[in-house]
Amino acid sequence: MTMPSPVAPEWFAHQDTVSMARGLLGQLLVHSTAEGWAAGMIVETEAYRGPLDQAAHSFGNRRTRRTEVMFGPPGHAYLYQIYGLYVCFDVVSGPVGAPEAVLVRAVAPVENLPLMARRRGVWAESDLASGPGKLTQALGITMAHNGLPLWEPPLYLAHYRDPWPAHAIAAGPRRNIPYAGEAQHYPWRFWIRGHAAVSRPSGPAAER
DNA sequence: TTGTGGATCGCCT
DNA sequence: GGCGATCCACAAG
Repeated sequence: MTMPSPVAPEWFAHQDTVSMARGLLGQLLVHSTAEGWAAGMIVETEAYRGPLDQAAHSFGNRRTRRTEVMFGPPGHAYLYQIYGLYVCFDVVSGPVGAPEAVLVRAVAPVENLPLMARRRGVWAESDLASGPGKLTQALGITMAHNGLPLWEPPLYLAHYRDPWPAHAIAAGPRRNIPYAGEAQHYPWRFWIRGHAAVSRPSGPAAER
């Protein structure tokens, strides 16, 4: 497989955050480094809607060094570190001034599985990138990528397959946001129904 | 300047 | 299912 072409910059601008969260399912996330290029198909996302969303880092338009890129134009990478150990990857959405983003929670390995396995230190395909901290590690994405545009190398999105039929996409509450009040119940987590690469937290009734 | 806690993961029982 | 790792961003003062 040769490296796929990136999406056009306009793709990010013509949809709201929830639409983008759905639209990212089935797209390829590609990262090229000196070690080679690797890619995964996005199978799970979560929408975070800034000002009105208590779960979002930018809730109430909170503008800090960390949230700054979310206030900029859509289609850029928002990266943050969590628990001092892991990095999470978001796609900035919404127009300039609207601090919204989509968290990519899981990808299915598509290209260069050996490289992904080496970075992760595990070899089971279903464990390579089935979580937000796992996929950044598998693809070699770091805090240094914060703010980069996602329509050109080294880190970009590419169309991979046609949009999924509605019945193939499931929606439900987002993971691990107990502090978010009412917002913890909003059905803004989306995933490809039954896909093996969707994250599997240990909680009860972990729906996949 | 300091204290607090997190959009997670993997190992332990 | 429970818990520790590990550190940066944030807010308080």
